[in-house]
Amino acid sequence: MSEPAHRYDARLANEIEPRWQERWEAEQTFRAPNPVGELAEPGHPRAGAPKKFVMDMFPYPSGAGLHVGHPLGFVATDAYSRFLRMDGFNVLHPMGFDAFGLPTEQYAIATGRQPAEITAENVERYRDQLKRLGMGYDKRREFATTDPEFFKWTQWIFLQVFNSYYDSEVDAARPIEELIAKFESGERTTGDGRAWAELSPIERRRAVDDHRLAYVTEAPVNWCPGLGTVLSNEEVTSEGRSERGNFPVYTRTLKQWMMRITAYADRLLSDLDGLDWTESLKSMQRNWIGKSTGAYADFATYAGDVRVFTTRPDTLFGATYMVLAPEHALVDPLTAESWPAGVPESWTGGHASPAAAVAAYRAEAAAKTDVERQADAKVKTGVFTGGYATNPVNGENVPVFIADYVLAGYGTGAIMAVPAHDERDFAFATAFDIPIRQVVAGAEKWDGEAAYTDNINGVVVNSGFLDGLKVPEAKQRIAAWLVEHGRGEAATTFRLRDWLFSRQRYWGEPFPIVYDETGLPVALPADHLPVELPQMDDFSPKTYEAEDADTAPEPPLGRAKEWVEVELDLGDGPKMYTRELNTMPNWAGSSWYELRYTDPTSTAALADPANEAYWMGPQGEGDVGGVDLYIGGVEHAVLHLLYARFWQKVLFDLGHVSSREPFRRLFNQGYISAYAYTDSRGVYVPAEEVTEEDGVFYYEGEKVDREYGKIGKSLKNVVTPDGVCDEYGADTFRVYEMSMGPLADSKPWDTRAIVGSQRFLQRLWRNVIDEETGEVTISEDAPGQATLRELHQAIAGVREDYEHLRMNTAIAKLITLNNHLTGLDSVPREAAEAAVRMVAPVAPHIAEELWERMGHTESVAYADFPRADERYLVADTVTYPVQVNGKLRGRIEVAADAAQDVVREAALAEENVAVNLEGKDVKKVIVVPGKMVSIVAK
RNA sequence: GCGCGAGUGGCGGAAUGGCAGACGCGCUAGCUUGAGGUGCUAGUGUCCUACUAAUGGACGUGGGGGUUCAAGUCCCCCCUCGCGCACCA
Repeated sequence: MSEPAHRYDARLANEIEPRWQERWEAEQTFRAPNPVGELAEPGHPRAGAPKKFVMDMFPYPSGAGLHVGHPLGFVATDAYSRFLRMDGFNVLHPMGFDAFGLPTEQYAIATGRQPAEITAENVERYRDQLKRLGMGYDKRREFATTDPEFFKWTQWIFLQVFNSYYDSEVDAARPIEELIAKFESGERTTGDGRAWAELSPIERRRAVDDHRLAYVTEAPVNWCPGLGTVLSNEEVTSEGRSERGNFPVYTRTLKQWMMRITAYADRLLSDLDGLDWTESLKSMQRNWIGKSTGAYADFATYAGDVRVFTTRPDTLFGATYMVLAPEHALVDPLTAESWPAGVPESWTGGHASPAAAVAAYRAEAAAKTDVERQADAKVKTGVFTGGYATNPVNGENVPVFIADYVLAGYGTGAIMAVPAHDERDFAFATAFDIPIRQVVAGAEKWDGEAAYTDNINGVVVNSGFLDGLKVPEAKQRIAAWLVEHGRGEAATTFRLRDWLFSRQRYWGEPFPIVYDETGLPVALPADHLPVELPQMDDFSPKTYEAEDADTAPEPPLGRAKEWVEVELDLGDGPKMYTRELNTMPNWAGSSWYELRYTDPTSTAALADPANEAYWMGPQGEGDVGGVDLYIGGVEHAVLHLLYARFWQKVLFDLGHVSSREPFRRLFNQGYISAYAYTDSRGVYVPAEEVTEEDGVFYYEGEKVDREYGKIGKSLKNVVTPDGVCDEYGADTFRVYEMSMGPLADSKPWDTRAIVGSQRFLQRLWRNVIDEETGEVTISEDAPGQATLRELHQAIAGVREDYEHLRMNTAIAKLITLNNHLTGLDSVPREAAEAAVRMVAPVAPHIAEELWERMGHTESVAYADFPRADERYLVADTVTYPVQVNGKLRGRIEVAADAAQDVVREAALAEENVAVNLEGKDVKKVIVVPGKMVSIVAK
């Protein structure tokens, strides 16, 4: 049988939705006015209003398009933005595309097409998908990181970084000219102590280049032959593989571009305190930065001083041996010619000479992968070098070992070992029969079974002048002693390394750098930007067997000879230069894109300062500033967020932006997963075609097993938003995703459950429109008391829920209200209009349609969000539950303003309560006004 | 191992220390329909008592203890799961 002609179903939704999408686009409904410039609009209804900047982590448009998991955060920010706009804010809600990068390049190579072409197609596809979901973006602000007008500024920022240095005296980045001036005036000495005037021009450039925030250096880097490029530390997993592609990564010493993010380690750490981020996210950043405070101490050897870093300088008297990383520079000079007399067998590893033992151990350590090294972490290995060092504090000679539990890349690559008070040293000393000497005591006598590591309440013993001090005081004392005797100093170290910034790939931003005849880098002037990629037929990087560590990167741009060799006039007449062959990493564009949204058409600056300050500036004293709400996946907890914070701080120091932090408030949305099904062979079958019967699942009549996992092609469980829109409409999709549960939680997609959201919208529609005739059926009568109470309770709750991003409970309250309205003979206009306005953030198309049919000509997007009237929030009568000894025994209904005595008497008089009080003495009656009555009786 | 987070019906999930399970899915019954589906109405934590009735009773938020008139919520101990870090000196 046919449905009523005007029922809200998929057909009608798909008629309504595109119509409103076109109108929003034609009228630019969601344009947000800027204070100044091209996007200023003094007559706009929100011009000059308080602002909110709400954005998502922009997507990387892949060829596969969006699945239903992707838009979860997008829908949430969109609903939140629409709510704020209706509540009177000027809301900046933009979207863009992160489009440079490996996946597109790899796909281009595989298909023999140009990355630019593929990027354009993918962006187009994403744009359409997002439009179909009814996103209220300010389309004038949309961009892709691959647009020349955008990456021109990415390159410009690179130049800012290149043309500055970190002045530790003011703890900020300063223009490189200031450093040069200090060299010239002699206020600062150059590296080797010679006067500036004595240096040759090339030496001067080298001296300056050493201090730049972007610099070229020869250093151990992560080389990934399988990808044909080097990677940053952040892009390598703890298993030592590439985050993208999961290829092995090897350490090789290569000449690469780095960014001096370590100069900002302390500020990146301390500014976390001012951010409204989750604790887990902050702790991931803290972990990555990895600050430790302690001291350096120098141990004298016949091969020179060995400097160690320790967080427990108070235990210096307990150091009974030293360990160097196998790669440490002093290992060779320290290695003795022959074993000293009486060396235990375990120390020599069975080798005839220290040199043989060291060589064998090094080979063994080098052959181990990181995974093996971790798996072996509990078993300590190492060998004695035959050498000794002198403990600076007591003159004792201690043996020097090499062991792979000491890492070359952290601290100084050498440690003093205090087995009594460090678990690792304890394990090593136990395995190698090294003396263990207690120098810190607790309240109870130490049993010597495990290291005693209390570093707060412990008291120092067996340590000469430190005896009797508590650990914190002892640390200070020993640091002072080390300085006084020239044997060390207090120190802070970080785990964070500088950011490896160059990639040997094609599809990325070219560096705005050329090299002159000296081979030293020269920055291009800003008016040479953007530097665009050359058109290349073969742009594939040279990749290797994934396991082939003895290979070296070869940037594909090196083959674009005509582009590489270029004649330029950079101020001293036309000269030949060669361009930098590397490109920037994927993270470059996303490290500053939020700034560009504030003023996307600006040509004079990355954003006009007035616009940047309006949208992102600090809101009052002590505020770090930044985007008001940023939503995205937790997988960017370190990489993207660390880099973006770093660039923001550089730009802040140089006066280009007004806030210290890019994202004041950040929220990680959960993931949507879906069920997947495997047949008897363990092969995935299309999830859509699986049927269920009594908890058993079938595909083509065969029983299949259910599992739960990420949505993706490989599990054959992809559900696309387009498909859901076809079958239910975008509003239903949005309502369903928002009602699934708290935004931060991960949850399972359940296609069957979508009908609940559809039914809700259908009833809302039916409360306003006659399904048979299509006529508006609302009445002009004033709502009754009961309806007013329901309505205003809903308003109060929904408003608060939206404010706190609790879309799921907001929708539940809207459903409750709607179900109440469904029970009325006809729905009063006042209630219908309020309901429609409250639904508008989550289901904007149906809201616009109903709003218009109820007689409004202006978009509901700028209608006032309802405010609750307090009068209707207080009821005339209140139902009190009555407890006797903690158990619910009855209910009483009394006037809302009844005195406590009255409530008390009514409670005691209640029939079932009285039954339960028989034979007992009432000891106490507690009346919680408006809540409940609790009777204690014996 | 360390750190963070979470355990509530068949399922997703609600509950400023104050009526546990809002809202939705599913399920059951009825109405609509030629049937199915859609739509609508009612019911739905588990168990007990029974001629009948509910405005009756017992139990119930991973487990054990505690604070309180009152605990999913606060405190202590334990278990399970997820995430992050992991020889960082």
